[in-house]
Amino acid sequence: MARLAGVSTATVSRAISTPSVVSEATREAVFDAVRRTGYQINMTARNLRRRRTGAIVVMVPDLGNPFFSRILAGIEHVAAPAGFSVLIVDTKQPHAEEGQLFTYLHNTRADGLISLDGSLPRALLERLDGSNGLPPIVFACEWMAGGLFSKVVIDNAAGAAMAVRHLHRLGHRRIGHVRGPQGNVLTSARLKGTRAALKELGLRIVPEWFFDGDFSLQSGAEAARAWLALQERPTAVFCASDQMACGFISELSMEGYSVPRDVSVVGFDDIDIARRFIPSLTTIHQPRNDIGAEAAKLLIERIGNGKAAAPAVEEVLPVELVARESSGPVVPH
Amino acid sequence: MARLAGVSTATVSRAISTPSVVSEATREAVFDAVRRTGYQINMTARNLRRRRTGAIVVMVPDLGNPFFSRILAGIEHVAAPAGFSVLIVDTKQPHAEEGQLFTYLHNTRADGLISLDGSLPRALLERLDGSNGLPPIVFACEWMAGGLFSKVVIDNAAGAAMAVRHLHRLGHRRIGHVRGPQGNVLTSARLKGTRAALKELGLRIVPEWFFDGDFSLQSGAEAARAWLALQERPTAVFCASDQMACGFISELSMEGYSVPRDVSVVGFDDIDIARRFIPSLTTIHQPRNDIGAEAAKLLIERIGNGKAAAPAVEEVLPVELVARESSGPVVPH
DNA sequence: CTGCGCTTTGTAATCGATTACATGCTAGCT
DNA sequence: AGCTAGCATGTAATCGATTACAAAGCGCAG
Repeated sequence: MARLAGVSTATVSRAISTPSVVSEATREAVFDAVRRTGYQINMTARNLRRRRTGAIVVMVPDLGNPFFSRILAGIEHVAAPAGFSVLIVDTKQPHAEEGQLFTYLHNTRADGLISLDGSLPRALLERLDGSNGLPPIVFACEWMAGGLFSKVVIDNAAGAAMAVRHLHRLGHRRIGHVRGPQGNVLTSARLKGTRAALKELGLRIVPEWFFDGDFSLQSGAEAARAWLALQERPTAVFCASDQMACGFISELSMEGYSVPRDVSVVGFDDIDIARRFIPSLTTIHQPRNDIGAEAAKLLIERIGNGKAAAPAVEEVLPVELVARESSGPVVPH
Repeated sequence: MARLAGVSTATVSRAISTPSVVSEATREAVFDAVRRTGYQINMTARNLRRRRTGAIVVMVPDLGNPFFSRILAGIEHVAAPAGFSVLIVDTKQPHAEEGQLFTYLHNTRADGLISLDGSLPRALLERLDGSNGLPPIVFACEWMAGGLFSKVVIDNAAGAAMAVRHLHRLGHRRIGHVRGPQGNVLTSARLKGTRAALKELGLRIVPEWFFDGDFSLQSGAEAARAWLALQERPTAVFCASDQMACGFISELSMEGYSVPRDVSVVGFDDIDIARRFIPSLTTIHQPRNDIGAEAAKLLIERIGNGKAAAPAVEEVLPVELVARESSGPVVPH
């Protein structure tokens, strides 16, 4: 390669990575040789020397969930032009136990980490911190309590409150809620927002109207069965995810109930299908693409800073209520 | 590190990557040192020496499409235990022009490649081939004509024919089709299967009943508008993707039409929401997880083979019709 | 004319692991 | 005892780029 261009390897390297320091003529000669041979730089060698990996890892709780795909697209969109590859790890896969995850997190594998999973084992992060192999981490959507890490999130409690107030405005006084999975930060934030809004509006808080769920379609359907089994039913239900809302409505529909006639439903996320579901879903819109993009931007900035250990930043993106057909005025029967 | 364990770097390396060749005692000493220091091997250096990258690249036409997420999960599921990181590239992102893609494909970036996108620029692959930097490639779902590459696919034409025959069995004689995007291999395979089945069954093939689409929700809705505008409407429509089927039904529903009363609809893919849509979607089920897993298996095998340049393999996975509520007997009006 | 400083290029060390080759040691055989 | 086979380990080269340092070439000012 260097021989072909008639210069030393050092000059070739300079021509490629710092073109401004080599003379016009040599630069041309090198580029010419590059074109002729179809030479491609060896990233592994470059990264070894530069002591970086050129990759960022994204931890996704469940790749199968369409909620995440747009966030990934947002991340990719920012990371690729900045020269970072995006490595994806599904934290809920069976092989992804602590040991495995650990090797991913370690800085010999990636320059930085975006986690969409707020329930990474605490021990893991402490181990990382201890071995000072901790790469910069940014949480997105979900996060870990403690304020140690930067995060890009939405105001979940406010979103939940918006949903409840919307239902109240429509005349609903008996409002239920389908929770997310136990122990999840989003679950508790949305639950808290829901309770706060109910209280503020002077509405009843009835334990039987709070259904278990885990964000999935299936769990929404199960919540619907629980709703059907109630003596006194809420006239409106706020689901902590659109998927659950779809499952809820779907199951009711199979039993001959109709939304919003028999019960109003509000979801959370505004996934693509929400506006095309039947009835179209009233929901809390999250800027999924922006969440990914912001998280990537933040992370890359942090990687650039070197070991500056900047204080944790918290970015809160706006949510908004999108009123569609799944919620309507309360119907006397 | 080596000093801590009281041995040479060579021995440390052997203890870690070929434990069987070092003595019991030294092995223990090394592992002990590893545990105490929290040492993590530097993948970059290892990969440089081994002349591999430890990563496989997956090219996805559109990360935002939930159809792909499960395939990715399948890939990840196989790749991670085999020691490969999964790098994801969205080929439809604006920054992903030929040059960018090229650097991804090149073997200094990844040991192999799975493409879910059958419309990679031909020039790209030729360039790769020419510069003999071509890493093993496996196509999944989509593929490129020419039989040069291994692929893991389903029998799209057969799937389409199953859909048409199903509608015929229900009494439909006027059957339409919503196509996928122009120039896509899936579009043409499914179109071909549709036409072949129509012909075989002695049904009319009416150009106005073939609607343009691009697999998206939105394009399904547009097809519905086209359907509404027809003088003589088909009583059943087979959509080349579930997303389009959902968009189609949704748009009709907004106009006061109901499925399957006014028109039967069959989709393709069996995405998660299909069984929870209202009406639940009759569709052609693809084993998405298996497609990903098989593709990864095939690719990794190929990578292991070294430059053996094995002949292209074609794996065809089974599809099946899942009859649900969106298709029903033809209703006289 | 000499010398300083700037630009451009080459030499060689370096990143951190792997591995070919050499060496030392032990066991087993004659 | 002497010799060989084979195991365990150390030495040093290697992967392919980057970069500190040195040196060469050139222009310009004193």
